[in-house]
Amino acid sequence: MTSREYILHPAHAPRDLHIDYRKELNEQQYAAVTAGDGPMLVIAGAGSGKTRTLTYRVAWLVEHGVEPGRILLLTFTNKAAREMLRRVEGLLPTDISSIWGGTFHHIGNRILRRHAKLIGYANDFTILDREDQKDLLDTCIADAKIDTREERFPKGDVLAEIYSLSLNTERIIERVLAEQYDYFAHLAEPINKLRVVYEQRKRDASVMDYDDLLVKTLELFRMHGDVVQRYREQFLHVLVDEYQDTNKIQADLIDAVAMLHRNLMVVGDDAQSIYSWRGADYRNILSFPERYPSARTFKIEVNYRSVPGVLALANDAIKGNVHQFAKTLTPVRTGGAKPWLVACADSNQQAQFVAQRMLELRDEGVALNDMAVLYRAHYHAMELQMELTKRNIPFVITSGLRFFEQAHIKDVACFLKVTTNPHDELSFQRIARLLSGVGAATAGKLWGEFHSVLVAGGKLPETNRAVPKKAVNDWKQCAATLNQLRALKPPLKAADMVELVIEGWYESYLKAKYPNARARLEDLHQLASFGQQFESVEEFLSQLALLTNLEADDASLISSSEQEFVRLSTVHQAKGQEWAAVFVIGLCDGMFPLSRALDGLEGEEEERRLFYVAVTRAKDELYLVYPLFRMTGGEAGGFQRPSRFVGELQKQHYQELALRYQSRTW
DNA sequence: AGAGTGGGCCTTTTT
DNA sequence: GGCCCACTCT
Repeated sequence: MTSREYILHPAHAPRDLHIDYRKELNEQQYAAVTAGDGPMLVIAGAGSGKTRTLTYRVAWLVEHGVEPGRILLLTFTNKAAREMLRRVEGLLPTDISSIWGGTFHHIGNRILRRHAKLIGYANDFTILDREDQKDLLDTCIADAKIDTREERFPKGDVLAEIYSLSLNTERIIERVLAEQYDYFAHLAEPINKLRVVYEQRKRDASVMDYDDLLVKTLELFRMHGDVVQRYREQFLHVLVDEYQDTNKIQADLIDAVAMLHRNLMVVGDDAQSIYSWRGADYRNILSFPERYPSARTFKIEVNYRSVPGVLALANDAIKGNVHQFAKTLTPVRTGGAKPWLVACADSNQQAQFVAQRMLELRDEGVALNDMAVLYRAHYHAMELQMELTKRNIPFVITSGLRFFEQAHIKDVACFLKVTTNPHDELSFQRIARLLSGVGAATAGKLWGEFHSVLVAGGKLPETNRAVPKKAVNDWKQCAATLNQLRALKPPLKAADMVELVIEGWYESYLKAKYPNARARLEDLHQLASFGQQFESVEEFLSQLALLTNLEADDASLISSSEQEFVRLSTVHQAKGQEWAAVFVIGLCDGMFPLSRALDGLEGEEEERRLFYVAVTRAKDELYLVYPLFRMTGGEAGGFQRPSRFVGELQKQHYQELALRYQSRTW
């Protein structure tokens, strides 16, 4: 162990520790947690206590005199950040709220709020979510007078994807098109031109999209040596979670900020890298030892989660991959059964089997909450959903249902955005389009009519010739609300503003538009109370944009019932989770691996990693289920072959059950 | 210019 | 089963 920390902070001797690290960690975890300075790569296998290692490392640093404010902890999701900080808090009596912990985007946002002026942005910029970005790009396409009929031109959402990939992987558009969108390769020139237009539009409206939060931070760092130097000095220790999912720009940001002290600990599992399709590059983790030649590598391979049978199958499943750090998970647990491989006649029988087995498991004492069904794509679970409904088995689907992305939440947020950022054309137009008889064209006209008034801080007229007849009444109330908001004296309180919007015109709009207006209104009141914890409206709005994926069970906003549910989830969304009993369904070739995902050399390896993630979610029981015949799916229907990943498994690792000829007699 | 209606299609998703 | 797109009517 080096002693550099002690030289920096001589007041702290490692004597009065609150945590008995030796006792609470296993040998491998202990080595990583208590390692000294310098770059470190921690390869943490599934279920090996990765989060534990990271949280104890943070605690260890703090206990050894590192000021919390000098620690930077980067994660991919808000959930992971919150979880980790909460756990560190529980370990120590120290106040650790000054730790810089959060997602890459959060940290970028935090830095840019301070220095945006240096790169030609106001500090009160607003953040576009994916939908806003798509809308703005659609507007750009329309304004550029591109004939989208003559020739197929990518829509806003596709363009967003292309630009995003280009930025996040630091490849030029031409290369992204060639490698991933070859059918648009001939459109490189207009796509590049449009990107410039889009950039300018964002600047004019003083808005940033998600990618900007990373790109502009890096740009700031590259252009302003004094700024980056300040953060380099500040962050004595940088820790990164899920490093296998970083993309190029994130890796660059990490490198930029960790360059001075070089106390960089990256934690991840290359075998669980499943996001390459959105720019993640697992080579970041594979090449870490070369990029940081002095880096030490720690492997954590003791698995606490699964019974040996499940683990043996998992180890076998990933063997087919060439590009990986070799590792073998060793079980702590004993006993348990071998996984089952279940052949069903078709998807209906597959659904019946899963439902039936779930009921049996419940009778055996397994809680519904401790069971999950995993699949490659949501539509693979259609029959299952019907079957569960038929049998009254309660289930929840982990899906894109996101609280803050619902229309009514975003509508109300736009009122606040326009108030704090009068340049925000997009938010203004969204409000305008809520008025009956106003579509994209009229909304643009109204912006032209009113934006100078907004920017000048004047009062919006309640009547104007540009307002169509149908919208006259709506506009009157809407403008009144906006004027009221704009007349508020600082300090602005987000909660009050939200209530004001509801009281104004929005409530009547909601009631007319949605059958479930009552529930949505309830959401809005909860949004208001959520806003109370924020000091400023800007901060509140940033959180809204960045917290899109608030999980139902940790959102205080969403009323949670005590009822138990079986969980249905894609494998992607199951990452990091565990259940006593796991069913992986649709395991036939073409569905899993999904044939569409197989183009490209690396496609199959990523699908195999996905399979590995799926099987390593199981604690006690694992069922690999596949239909032999598929009715749905057009030309992909018909007789199916079992997944190649199943075929690769040694038979000794599973027991077989064939249901095909004996329907309903298991 | 908007709103309403029927046909084809469907990977995965965080910020 | 549901969403998006294109087409048609007002």
